[in-house]
Amino acid sequence: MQKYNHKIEKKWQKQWEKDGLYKTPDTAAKKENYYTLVEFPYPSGNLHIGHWYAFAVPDIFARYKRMQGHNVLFPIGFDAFGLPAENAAIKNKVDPKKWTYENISRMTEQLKSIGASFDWSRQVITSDPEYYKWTQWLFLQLYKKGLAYRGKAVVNWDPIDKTVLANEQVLPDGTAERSGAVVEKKELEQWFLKITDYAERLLKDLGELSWLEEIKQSQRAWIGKSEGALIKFQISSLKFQIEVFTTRPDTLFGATYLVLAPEHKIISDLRLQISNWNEVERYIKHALAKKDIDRIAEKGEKTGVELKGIKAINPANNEEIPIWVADYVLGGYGTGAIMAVPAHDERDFAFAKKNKLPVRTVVAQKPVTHVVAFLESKQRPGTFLFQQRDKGMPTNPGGIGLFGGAIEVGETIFLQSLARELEEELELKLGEQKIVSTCAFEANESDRHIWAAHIRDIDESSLRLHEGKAIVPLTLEEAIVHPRMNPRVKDAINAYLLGTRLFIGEGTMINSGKFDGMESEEAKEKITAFVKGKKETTYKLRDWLISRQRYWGCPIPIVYDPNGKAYPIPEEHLPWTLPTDVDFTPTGEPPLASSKELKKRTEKIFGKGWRSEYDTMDTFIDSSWYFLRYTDPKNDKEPASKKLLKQWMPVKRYSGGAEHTTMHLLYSRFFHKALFDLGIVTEKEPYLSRMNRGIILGTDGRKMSKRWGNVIDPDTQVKMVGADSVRLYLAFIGPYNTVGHYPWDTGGIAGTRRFLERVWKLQEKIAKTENDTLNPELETLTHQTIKKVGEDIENFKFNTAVSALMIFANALEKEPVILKTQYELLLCLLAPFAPHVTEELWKGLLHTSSIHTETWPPYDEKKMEKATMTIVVQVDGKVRDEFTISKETTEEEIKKKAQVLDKVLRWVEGKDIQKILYVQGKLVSIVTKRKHE
RNA sequence: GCCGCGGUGGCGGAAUGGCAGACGCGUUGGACUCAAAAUCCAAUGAUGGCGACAUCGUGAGAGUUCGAGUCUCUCCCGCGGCACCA
Repeated sequence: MQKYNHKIEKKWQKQWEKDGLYKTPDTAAKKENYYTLVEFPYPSGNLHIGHWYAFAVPDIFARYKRMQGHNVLFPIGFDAFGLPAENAAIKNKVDPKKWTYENISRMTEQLKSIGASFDWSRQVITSDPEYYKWTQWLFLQLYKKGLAYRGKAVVNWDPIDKTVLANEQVLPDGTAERSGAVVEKKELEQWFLKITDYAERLLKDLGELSWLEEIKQSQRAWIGKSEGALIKFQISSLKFQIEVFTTRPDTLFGATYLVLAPEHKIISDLRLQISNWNEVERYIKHALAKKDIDRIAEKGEKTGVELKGIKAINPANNEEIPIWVADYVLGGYGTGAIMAVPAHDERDFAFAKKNKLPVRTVVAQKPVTHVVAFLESKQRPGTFLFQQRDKGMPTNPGGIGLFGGAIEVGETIFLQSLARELEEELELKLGEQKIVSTCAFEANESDRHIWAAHIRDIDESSLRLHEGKAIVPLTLEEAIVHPRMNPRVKDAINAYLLGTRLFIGEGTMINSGKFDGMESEEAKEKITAFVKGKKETTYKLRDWLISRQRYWGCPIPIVYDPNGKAYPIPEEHLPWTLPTDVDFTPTGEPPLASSKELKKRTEKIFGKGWRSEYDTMDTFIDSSWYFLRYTDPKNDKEPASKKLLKQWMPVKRYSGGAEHTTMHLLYSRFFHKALFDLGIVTEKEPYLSRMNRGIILGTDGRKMSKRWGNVIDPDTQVKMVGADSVRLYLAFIGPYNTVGHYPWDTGGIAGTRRFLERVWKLQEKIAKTENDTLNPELETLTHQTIKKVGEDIENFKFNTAVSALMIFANALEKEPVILKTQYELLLCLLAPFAPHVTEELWKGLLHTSSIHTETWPPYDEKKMEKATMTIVVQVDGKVRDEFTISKETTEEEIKKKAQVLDKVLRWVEGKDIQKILYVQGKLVSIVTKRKHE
């Protein structure tokens, strides 16, 4: 037998390509179509190990689905437009197109070495005119539907390079990456897509998707729906009104001041009435000059200035309240003005505290009152017990500790009197026991364990221990200065003592006139109506700015007449090609403006004085529909035919990086929904399920980077151990369905190589004669393995699938002889992971067809089970022994048997058995009566 | 500051509330060898014990439970995201 040599991989890759093994037909007889997608790569130049992780591991899933009898679409392409090509063009004076397509051809070669089952004939490259023609066409459909519009937007402007910068090109200190200039803001007229029109549907339809909850959560947060009310505040003695948006109209009676964003237009209108105008103007100037960076740096420091000389009137109680301007209120959200309710909003609270503004509580928390009494122990004088009352605290079975009974108190009850009540009650119940001290505090329900938690390791002089519990007599005043007291309890006590505090939740209305006693949820609507406010829903989501002042992107198919009016370019002129005669030297104009060809072309078609749009599209548009094109990549009549879309869409499983959780996924969902409304696609949602993968780190546990010199080059690895070993290693490194960070381990990859060598050697053990006897234990394991490997692949838990294969192979190794069918089964299960070596071995067994056309072996649930079961015996929760017994044994017999085991007898001796629990087929738990104390 | 995720041996990780550490790496010992590599066999959470065995052990502290890595609460630490979103 020859030794395993991974040089066979090239041979099989060529053979598969020759046979068209992975060509995906639009339909296949008796096979259901199944579409699984991986985010397509940007052609950065070199395939790195992250690409392998992204493509080779989902390939296992695609191959598995194929063996299960599906007609699997597992396509690949390139997201080829983008900034790096343009940067290379500026830096090295190369043509972005040349740079991009050379990278594509190099990466294609490298991608083929993965041994992935891509159908290359369906490849999609977004910078091909055949592709971007349809990107433009789709844009025009959205435009005609009124979903694209022109508006003003601010960009990062580099005054030295005279160019627009991406956020990525702006360093954290606010200077430009390349030129070092201080980045400025510049307002430009740009194109937007109305994603906000779809906010509600994007939110609602998440419910139907089987995505991980955390991914859905991120999308929800990004959409950021909030329901509230618009309420108008009159400015006293003037005709002006300030409208605010609030999600808590129920707290209106607690609004003790208004805050305007520095951008708010009304401020300059009120200039003459503001007595400290100079100060205000200075503040606004300073605030508006602030960059995002400064705002982040000023974490928690909330600055602001009062507008002196004017007051607003709270429409709920007609109180005059001050008006402030502060940059913690944003101009671009809501109405740019808020009513500040410091008692019920964290930011308002912090601001009010700093500026000594009044705080008025209008929503009362349903308090849980803790009342603690300290008693001297009867049995052991000198030690203390504490009695505590609060909600839901059960009676302590261990004696005198805690006793239960919920006390719900309204905000008017005096805690001290409650404490006295408890004292009296305790005296009745406990007779002679002396109460040493009592204290009470309010806290919310979740604080109820703090008391017990915080007192464990206090200075011994201040406590005594009793039955493992420590007791600290504290008055409220002592409690708030106690070093070990939980800060939240401290706050609660503090707030109680001061009579003011912050409370964010829902509760009962107080200090709110006729609304007192109402639930805050109900009061939201009632108070809004009372002050004639308007119910309003807002979203954080903003419209999608798609204009880019760059060259290497899809041209926006728009022309302007001599008056600057915009017109869509008629379909027959698509693709509206990217000109090649452009100057990349920054001039302050977008690169396309420098093209003579584009100018000529535009004027020839539309007339003198007409000009083309010079901006190109955000590449997120290219990637918002590429998956549709895979279904029908050669179509020159439409983006993709509805027939083929119907056959393939929606994508059943989409895997990609966590960095695309919000933007890409949300944008493409929006795009797809808009196309659905236009009747271009057939499904409401593009992706049924989504998995985010983790990241491969360097051997030192840091992110791979040239800077650290810890970059693992996949080509070198493949040369050393072969693609199969690399694939298997990446599958084995950790679960693929969570965002983990996995350091590369050179020993680990040697391990997977070793495993494949052992599988290779196993062929020597195949029985030469037709001898059908099989170790029965091996049969059980066989069926377990088939089940386990299949289910794990289905759930993207490739690591445990590999582990199961190793266990199976280890078991085969222990046998002196194995059946050919056994070995073939192992090869089939391993085939999706290591396609080359399994094919070599399969063909070595004289099969004529490829192993990759085999069907996934079935398993028999009955054959998975053993005839016996192992029962673990616990005594008081600790495992003491185990025994193996026939499956037929009754519960009665098992319990009996468990009690007479030697080791069990040893632990039960001298104790009374209180009860015996039996968990079917697993364990017996014997609970003894605890010694009475 | 807010939101999300996580914390298990020397390392990557495994574990429907039921024997914590599967599988792999590493390490140690042994076999083979003149020797080394490769390969094979064995051991490998910590502590105590010659040993059978015992105790402790999943970031910390509490709670629920016959039983908690897993469920609840508080705290600490790490990672990721962010638009101070009213």
